[in-house]
Amino acid sequence: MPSARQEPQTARTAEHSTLEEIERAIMQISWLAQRQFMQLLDEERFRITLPQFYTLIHLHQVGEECKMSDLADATHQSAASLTGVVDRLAEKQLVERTRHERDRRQVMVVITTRGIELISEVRQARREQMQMALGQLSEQEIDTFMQILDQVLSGMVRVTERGEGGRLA
Amino acid sequence: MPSARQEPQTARTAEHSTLEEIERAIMQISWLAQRQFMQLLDEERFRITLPQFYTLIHLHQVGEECKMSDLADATHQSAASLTGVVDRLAEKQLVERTRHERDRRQVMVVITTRGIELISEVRQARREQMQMALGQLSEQEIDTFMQILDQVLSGMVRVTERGEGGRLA
DNA sequence: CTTTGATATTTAATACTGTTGAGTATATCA
DNA sequence: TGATATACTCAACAGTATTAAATATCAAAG
Repeated sequence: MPSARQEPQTARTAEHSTLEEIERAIMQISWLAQRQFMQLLDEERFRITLPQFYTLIHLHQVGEECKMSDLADATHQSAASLTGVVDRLAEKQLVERTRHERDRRQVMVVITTRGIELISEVRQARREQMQMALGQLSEQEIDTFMQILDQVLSGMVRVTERGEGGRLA
Repeated sequence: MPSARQEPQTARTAEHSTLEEIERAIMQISWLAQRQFMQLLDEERFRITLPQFYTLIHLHQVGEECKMSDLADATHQSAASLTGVVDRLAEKQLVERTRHERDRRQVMVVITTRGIELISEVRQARREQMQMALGQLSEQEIDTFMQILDQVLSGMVRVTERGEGGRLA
């Protein structure tokens, strides 16, 4: 029993249910998005899994070689899981493994040209789906949505960081 | 090379990048939400997995007994996967299996009282995280967010339905 | 009433990912 | 040198996704 049983009385009585609705909506969207994406990535032209793709994306964003442990943190996977994920990415020649020169314990990973190509192919395929999903929104709404998403995202990152601190410290 | 190389010229030039940003944001939020939720559900007091919980939620929403195949469709799992998921839910006595009386091929599933209790415990635990993630938003923004989420959700459902039609027809 | 075909679900085999705990290699510090 | 910490991998196990095949039941035709 770690938490506040009594909510702050800050005029949030009616909003309460909205908050739960949002929770539900986010859960459903996350679930659906993952399922759709999973199936897309499973097509013969890609044959990659979600953790693999997400890992690849991060390597692409970083742009340079990345330590295994940093990569695990950033993608929220355990080091043990990541070993297998990177194994399979390396088999498909989408990433390359090297050793850090000074500290030879560290394994560094970089995305290959082929990996970059795959990302852009996936993004292109995904774009159609997204246009269909967002087609009903006006430009105004899309902008608003984006801004709110950013705030939610940073809020969620805060939660994760707090949670990890509490769990792993 | 299956798709439209040339986007429609409908004044969507500047918005294009925003659409990709939204795609990225949704992907990240989905990923994070799933990870967070996964870890929450893995605590000793719950010891349940995401597909199990999502299945349970649907049974709760439906409120009455539900055919396996309908449940599989609604939760976007294959019938084969669902068999295992329901096996484990039944072991934990969170659901019960019965046979349809008239058509004895059909297996019906219902959520138990214990299952309902578990859902409300999870929701309570989850609420804290959500409040933290959404804490920065004003009530106005929360309402707007909710409305947009609804539209996005229905858009995504459309995509899924089209996709399934194309794949399974 | 039984054969045939469709439907509903389960099973089996395989791959991937998640968890935990132990193992290996390398670095660092005394 | 030896003890300890760090970075990663490995091994064992559970859960889920996929596919194809197996089982059980129904429904309809002869």
